[in-house]
Amino acid sequence: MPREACGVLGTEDEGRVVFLAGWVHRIRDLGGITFVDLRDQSGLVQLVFRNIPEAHDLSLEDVIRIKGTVRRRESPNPKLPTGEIEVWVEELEILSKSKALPFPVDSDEPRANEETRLRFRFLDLRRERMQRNLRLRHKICLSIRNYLSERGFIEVETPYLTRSTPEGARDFLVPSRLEPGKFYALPQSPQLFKQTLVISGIERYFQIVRCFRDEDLRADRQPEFTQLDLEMAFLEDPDELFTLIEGLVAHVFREAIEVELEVPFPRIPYAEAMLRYGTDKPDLRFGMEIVDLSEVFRGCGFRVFAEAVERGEVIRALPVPGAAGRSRSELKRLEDRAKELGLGGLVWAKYENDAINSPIAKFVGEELLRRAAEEANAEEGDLLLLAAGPAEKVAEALGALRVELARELDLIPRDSWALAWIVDFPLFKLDEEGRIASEHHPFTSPHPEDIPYLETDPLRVRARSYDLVINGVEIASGSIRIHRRDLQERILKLLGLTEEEAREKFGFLLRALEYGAPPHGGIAFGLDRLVMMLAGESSIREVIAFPKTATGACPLTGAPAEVSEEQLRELHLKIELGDGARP
RNA sequence: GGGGCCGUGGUCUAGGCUGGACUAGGACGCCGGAUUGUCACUCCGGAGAUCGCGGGUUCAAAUCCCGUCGGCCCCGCCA
Repeated sequence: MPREACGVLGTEDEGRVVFLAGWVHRIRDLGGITFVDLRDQSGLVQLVFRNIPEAHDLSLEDVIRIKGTVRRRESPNPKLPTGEIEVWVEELEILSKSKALPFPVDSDEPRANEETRLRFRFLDLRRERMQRNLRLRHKICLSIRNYLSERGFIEVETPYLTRSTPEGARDFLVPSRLEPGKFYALPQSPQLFKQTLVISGIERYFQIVRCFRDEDLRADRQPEFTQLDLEMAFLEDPDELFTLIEGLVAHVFREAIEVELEVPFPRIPYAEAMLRYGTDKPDLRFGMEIVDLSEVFRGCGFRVFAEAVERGEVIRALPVPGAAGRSRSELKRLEDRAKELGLGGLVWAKYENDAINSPIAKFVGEELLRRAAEEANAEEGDLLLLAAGPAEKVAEALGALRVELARELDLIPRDSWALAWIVDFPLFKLDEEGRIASEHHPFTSPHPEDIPYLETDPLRVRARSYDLVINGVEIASGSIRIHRRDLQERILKLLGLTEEEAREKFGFLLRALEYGAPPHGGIAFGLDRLVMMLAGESSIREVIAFPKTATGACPLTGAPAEVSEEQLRELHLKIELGDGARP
């Protein structure tokens, strides 16, 4: 007789003889009668043992198989889906014993530190919450595949052993045995391959694909992570993609967590996001919008502000609702935090009891502060935080304060979703050495109107790129690509690559662009982050079956590990440990 | 590369600031016993840690100092 799922048994099965198998989830041994909650993938059911002495020998997490009869319960358990019934066991077979557990697996909250959980990941994953997360991940992937497949997209795999490309993150390298001294690199993303596929006539490509970046880890960053990668031919207007992706995301939210999203999502130009929220990934679940008050304070009696405006710097204000009652020491703490964030200082103004209280009131007058409040939409009972300095620095610092204070004041509504497109990113930025670098990547198409400024004023050139932001988290990023070789070469030259370098690194793409490349564009989602958010988790490690620790190690397998001399010899490698490096 | 928090029986944790009755306490788990309607079963008894590791200060270190290893969070980094 085949075994059946235990978690779906109900009163309709009353009287049936069933064969069940699974793990011993809980044991309640009352002497003459023993209750065991049996767990399999489908859920739990209560087993009843009478006159079966072996039942007293069961341990948590033993794997057993039973034959029994479904009976209606004398006292049902409303907490269990199968709580109306129980199974009276007639035959018990212990398939596999379990040692005493390092931590309980019947708890939703992890009862061990993360390293222990990862070392015993096979047990940690038995916990219902982790099973739920992995199931949710599967559901999301399935709904993505169904949605895209129905719209003519096909999933194509691209190589993991590929060539190293300049720029971007550090590559993971794989030594070549057949070509001594040469290396493959694991892809940071399938960017060039997907563009090549579209040029190859795969007009609608997608892939749920692993990507590798050898950078330091974070709660939302792993060295290997998964992208939903997507590319379409004849995409010239980002709006076409936005509509498709809005449909996709709404579909995923509906299928995975039964949430109806409003479409279309707002579209916010990068410059506006930086001004109003101090970041290119604004959390729109709450207000507290930053306002530029440079003109209000131009020539005012507070010299620090007046001089900053003269220098071309900015004065900006962050309204903090209901925070006028803050104590001096709390305000001091805010100022210290502002300095940590790179500001010279922080000026506050309290709007309380129809009066204005601020250390700069005597310099600028109440009238000016009243105007500031009006512009910043600060009301009775609010606090206004004012900062002066270079636009970028002020934006970034106030943006950080905005999020921190909103959290602190509990202004972020729970179970709410705020999605938005950020558009019109600059094409270039300056790197640490002051050189021109891509903001997105070198294959991003410049905004057609701005192409004339490529050489003359590159930092002013807007890109046809876009990010999708959910609740203040960057969840997807993409662009319309360059599909003409001359423009692509121009951009690579601007980035400081010689023609020779360009041909060596990106030759295959440049060549492909010469043989009838359609206009195209696409987007890539951080799938782990998306699943994390939908699962309500705060680390992507909770939605990855076998993640790595902050040092890139895997406590389960012990990776990374040393290899044998023989392996090194075959790969023509010699290990030389420099200062500070340990074997 | 830098900053912060943490490391105590199998697991989670109290104690640490202010060193001495800490002979390191509790909970869960484990072992033995009792228990025929429990569902986080209950009750009785028991075993189990030289406090991550190394060094230092001190009459005395889980506690203070230095180093080191490991974990977590953040900055840098992540086209």
